[in-house]
Amino acid sequence: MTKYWLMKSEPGCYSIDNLKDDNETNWEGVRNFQARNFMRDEMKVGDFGLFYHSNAKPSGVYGMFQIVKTKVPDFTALDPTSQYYDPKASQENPIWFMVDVEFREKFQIPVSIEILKNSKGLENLATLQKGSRLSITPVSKNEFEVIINLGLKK
DNA sequence: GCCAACGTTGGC
DNA sequence: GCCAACGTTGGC
Repeated sequence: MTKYWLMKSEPGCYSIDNLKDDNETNWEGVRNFQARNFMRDEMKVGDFGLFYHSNAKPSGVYGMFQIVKTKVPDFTALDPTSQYYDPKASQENPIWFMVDVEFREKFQIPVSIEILKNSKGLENLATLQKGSRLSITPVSKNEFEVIINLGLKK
């Protein structure tokens, strides 16, 4: 059963253009247990992800990717020079996991948070709910299709 | 840069 | 195991 996800990144940190250039990347640096659990326990190869830029102008969905590898230990947690270093992590117990994602689409015009808020069918989108800060959230198939249609609209 | 909302930490 | 203090996120 294919699932759908919305995954946030600050474009100054890693953007849709970086992914387009790299084609494939590790989604490293997630240090929130709920988000980790989604990646570790629920994501499957072939799932679709919406690439959301936060703290952006404008914030919103900028493109789409697919999950190509799951349950990858996040090596940045073991690297003392990394901003994502976690002294509690070890080879035996990595604590943090990531997935590998592969570029699919960059939207000509981003689907901004403004558009998301005003689109029928997205009233319950997790990332629009008050106080929602989670960097990885599930998206329903219908929500995914609404956003893709907005993004790929000519 | 502000600040509301949330997650995490650590003393007890 | 409670909860106050602190740190972070992210829209505005």
